Amino acid sequence: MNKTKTKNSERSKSEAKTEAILKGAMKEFLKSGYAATSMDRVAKAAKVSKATVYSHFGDKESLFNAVILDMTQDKFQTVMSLNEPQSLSEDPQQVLSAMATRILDSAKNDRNFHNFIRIVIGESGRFPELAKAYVDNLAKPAIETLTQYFKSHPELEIEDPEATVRVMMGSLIYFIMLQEMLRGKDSLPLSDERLVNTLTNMIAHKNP
Amino acid sequence: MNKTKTKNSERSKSEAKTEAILKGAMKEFLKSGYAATSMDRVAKAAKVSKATVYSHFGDKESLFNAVILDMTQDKFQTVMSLNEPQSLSEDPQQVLSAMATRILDSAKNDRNFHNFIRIVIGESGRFPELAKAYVDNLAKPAIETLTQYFKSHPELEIEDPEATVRVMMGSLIYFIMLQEMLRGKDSLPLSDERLVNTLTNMIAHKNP
DNA sequence: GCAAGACTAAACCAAATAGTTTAGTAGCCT
DNA sequence: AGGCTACTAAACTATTTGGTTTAGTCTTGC
Repeated sequence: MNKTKTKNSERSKSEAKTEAILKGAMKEFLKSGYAATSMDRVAKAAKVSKATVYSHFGDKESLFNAVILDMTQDKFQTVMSLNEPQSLSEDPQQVLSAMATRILDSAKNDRNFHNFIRIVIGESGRFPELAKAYVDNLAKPAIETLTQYFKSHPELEIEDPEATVRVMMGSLIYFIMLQEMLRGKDSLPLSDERLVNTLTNMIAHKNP
Repeated sequence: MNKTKTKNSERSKSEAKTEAILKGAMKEFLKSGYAATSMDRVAKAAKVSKATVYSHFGDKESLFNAVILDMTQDKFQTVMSLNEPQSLSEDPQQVLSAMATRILDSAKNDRNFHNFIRIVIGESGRFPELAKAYVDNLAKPAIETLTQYFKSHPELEIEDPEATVRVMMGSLIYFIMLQEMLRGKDSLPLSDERLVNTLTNMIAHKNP
């Protein structure tokens, strides 16, 4: 009587194909952006026929939406694990500093992440729902987690945790944008350490 | 004997046309990005024949480069005037706060500026020289001017002015990106005042 | 008045595009 | 065996694209 069991996948289409299409499309969209990516190249990258692409996702725009949604869910894991304060130290300033350094290190050389940010920002005007996915599924949980940490550590004496989190995240993300994505590190050099030290000193009210 | 005087423009082509093409192309590129903008639409927006577009700028890519360069020079004025501390007060914290508020206010509703940032980030992977134009002609002068201000006000007791500027600019710019460009203000509300107050308190070492 | 140069509208071209259709293969369930 | 579904490669359509060419107009300097 049990009908939901056709050997592996739960229902129709193949699901392995769906995944292959998503990954192939992801690669192409990340490389070239929405408009400059052709469905023929997506099919080729996914090693699937073009007709299959269209049978799984109705049109280019739907596929693009699905890809972005998939990516934000992918990144969610990474981002949240980075935000979880996991330092051994009890000194909150060291915890902060370690957290910031960890975020910076992991994002600095992640070309994939850079292209993801590029596409989210670059297409956010034409695809507002994509921007919303980024905000709701990535930025918001990250901000809230960090806010929670600040709130649960009153010894940091942070007056406005929400705003402080914005300052911290903004500093780090814009730093990565400027240094790495826009290749500003050549003409505007600044070491990670100086940024992290300055930032953590500011948050922890440590005057010079 | 004087040859450089043919009534208005200094030499060939028309210069008025060049300007019209630049402005028309700017409008279209800002609206649709590089790949999704067609040269026919550019010509139409500039009220000029397509052949003229191609005679003034050799191809699409050259036109795009010229447009971006023109825009960064345009924005330079705005950005620099915003960064010039011009408050009447002597209290450096009030100067800072006024400067941050001014930057926020002017950037918040400037759709044109949002689209400019969108295109710079979105196309920075495929057009690295465009990213360089932004960094060298906009980000760098802005950062250096603000750094100079911090350095010339030792009463602020800023240990690392360069890094502090990065924190300040990063906070403000990412705030605008998140709230306005990605429309995060709906699901992640936070008032300008709280960000500015928190930021200036942090910079001026004002503990709660 | 005439040659040169900037310009225009329109036709043109070859390539690429989103999306569809066709004809056929392979597995799976009853 | 027969029917259903997922799939494939390839041809196809209609449109758009970057870029060029053509034929002709207008202005300017000499």
